[in-house]
Amino acid sequence: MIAKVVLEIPVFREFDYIIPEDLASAVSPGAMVKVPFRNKVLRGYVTNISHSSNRPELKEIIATINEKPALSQNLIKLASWISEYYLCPLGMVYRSFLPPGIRKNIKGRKDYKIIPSLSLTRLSEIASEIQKKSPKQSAILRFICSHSEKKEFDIQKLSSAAKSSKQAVISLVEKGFLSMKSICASEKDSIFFDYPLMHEINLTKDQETSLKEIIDAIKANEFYPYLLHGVTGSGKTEIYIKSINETLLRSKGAIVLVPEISLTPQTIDRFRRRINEPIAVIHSGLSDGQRSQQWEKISKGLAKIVIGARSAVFAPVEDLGLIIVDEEHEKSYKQEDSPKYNARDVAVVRAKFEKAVVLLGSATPSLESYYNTTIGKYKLLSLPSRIDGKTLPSVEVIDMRSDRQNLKLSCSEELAREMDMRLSKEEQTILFINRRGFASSLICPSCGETIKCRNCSVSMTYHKSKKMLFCHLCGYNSKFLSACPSCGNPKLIQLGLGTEKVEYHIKKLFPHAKLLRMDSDTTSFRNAHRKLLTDFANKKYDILIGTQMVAKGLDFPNVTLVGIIFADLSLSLPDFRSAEITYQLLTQVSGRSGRGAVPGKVIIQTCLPKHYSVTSAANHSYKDFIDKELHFRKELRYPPFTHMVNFILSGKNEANVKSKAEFLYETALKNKTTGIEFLGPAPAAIQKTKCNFRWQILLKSRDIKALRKAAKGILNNSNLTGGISLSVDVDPLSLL
DNA sequence: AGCACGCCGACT
DNA sequence: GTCGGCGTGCTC
Repeated sequence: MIAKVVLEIPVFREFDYIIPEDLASAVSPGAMVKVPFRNKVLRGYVTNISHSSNRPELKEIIATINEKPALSQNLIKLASWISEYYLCPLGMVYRSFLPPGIRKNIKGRKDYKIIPSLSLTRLSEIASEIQKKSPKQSAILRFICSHSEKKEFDIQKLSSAAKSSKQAVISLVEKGFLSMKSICASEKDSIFFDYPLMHEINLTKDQETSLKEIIDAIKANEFYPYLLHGVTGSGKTEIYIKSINETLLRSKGAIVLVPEISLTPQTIDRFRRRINEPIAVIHSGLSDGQRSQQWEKISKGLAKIVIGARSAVFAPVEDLGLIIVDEEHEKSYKQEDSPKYNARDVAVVRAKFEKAVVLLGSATPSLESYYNTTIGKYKLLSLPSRIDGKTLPSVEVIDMRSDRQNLKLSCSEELAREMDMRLSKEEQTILFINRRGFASSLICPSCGETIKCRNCSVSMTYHKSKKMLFCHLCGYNSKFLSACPSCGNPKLIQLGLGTEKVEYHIKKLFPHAKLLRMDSDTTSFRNAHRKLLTDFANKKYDILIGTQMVAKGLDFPNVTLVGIIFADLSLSLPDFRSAEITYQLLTQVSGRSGRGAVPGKVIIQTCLPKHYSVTSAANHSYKDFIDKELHFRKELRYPPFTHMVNFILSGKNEANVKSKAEFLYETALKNKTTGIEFLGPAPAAIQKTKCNFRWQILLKSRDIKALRKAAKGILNNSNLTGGISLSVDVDPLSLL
């Protein structure tokens, strides 16, 4: 018999291998196999079994990697869908399904590790191994093993055993072997473990209505897609938790996707305290080994609940009943490298295959998701007000054109006055500026030259704290220049502001205030993120100045003022989504204000005070924003009314890149299909990154199938030579 | 992707 | 005379 196998190489083809007799029973579609390829051993995935092959000489499969097929029927279907939809070779899609540690081991080596098996037998072995180091922990492991086999947990026994070894238990919980809630028989127990249990909460009417709808859907065992639009502080998480518990009641599993940035210990704790089942958590802080361990636990059915970023959408959860995508509008759900999937959209497709409920949640839903509710693809659920009778913050828009002096000081009179008031009342302020560094470019007043990166086509940002210039694209840096390198003029003008400059201005304005700056420059040391936020929560600082990382998900009850230093930064991006991005950012940052007892205030500083993304964020009116933006997208034939495929050609030789782009465009035009717009070929918005010149071709159409067909045509003709690479992005989130 | 094969420039 | 540059093409 012959197996059709896809390999982890960027080639849209299957390869045929003979199935040796002793593997006949183990090799079936979805099986992971070791195969000889050239003079190497590669990992491959069986797609089909056949009686014959067109090729006379075939090699044999060496071995299977897991005895049982590693992937369920639904995940096999999902892989094929991703390959087809995102125009990415199937083998590469399967590769991205694996946890990173395992993904790596096969590359460049003759041999590689097989997924470590974490059976109960193995757990008992581990228990023996750690006997010397931690007898208590080992005892607990044995205890768990004996009870897992019987599929029962004696809460009383487990609780008393656990008390004797607090440390051991916490570590077992953190590794996801048991749930904290299940061992905490009483509130006393939970305090002993530093895991105060949370009481069940009195839902609002809106929450009740939404939850009832979701629970009915879960009971139906059918595919139901929902968009949960809930304003900041409206209790979306509560709905998530109750939905998960409902799913568990029906002994089904759930996946919760969250943006990496909000995958904080606080978020995870909140779920751990309320869910009576082990939870597998997958985040970038885990080592490769730990990730594999989590993965294995899921596939063995030891954890039915998974919380993780993007790639957790592929978690091998069996009997999946629910997928939650929190902050569904977040662009971090889109993978930057191939396969360039959007985990939010993959979640919906997976839910369809699994006959599960998918719940997309956001305070600022993406245009795509909202549009899908208007055409009946998703059902809309709304939470229009905050819980506990709290109000949304009042928002004041300051026209920065009226007083040019203000912008130079980062801070308008109104903002300064409000900050002063907060300082005297010992309430806290968050200032948001979406750029790091001191000045975003240096320009010569005499010859007009700007200092640019030598590898990229962008200007260098001045970082005063390091007295250096940095390229924010490739990281290239050089010493600060005071004189113009091209004409020698002794003084360069500093343009634009970032977090460092705001910090500098605020320090001058309030010399006694305790300032905390948070951007990727101040959070590079280990656990920096966590430490700084904890310090701010404990009121060690009065004012937090930061980039996007302070904009989302944070919950500080003592913050009563949020200042947005310059809202125009994201509006001026040369991208059709700039209004959407701005609206989302303004709304999310504003949502950090007034989450405690004292009502909050927000000040938005802008030179475009009448722009609809500013006014609708200020009025808390999603409807105003969405109506205007949908109208604009429709007029200009942009998503969600069309689909796009973006091709980027790049290479060191600019002329080669250009001529290849032109060649591909011409051949695409020859095979022209009606209803497809071809834009370009043109230099990409960022013409050069890391010494690579970039040209782009953009395809737009209402008809996604015709569009993919045309895109495939380009790919088949691409025949890349001469150090040129081609990237294909289906449904791009950014055209830069 | 990676790795071999192949055809042209500066070296023991 | 050969070592090695990376352009081109193939892998069951």
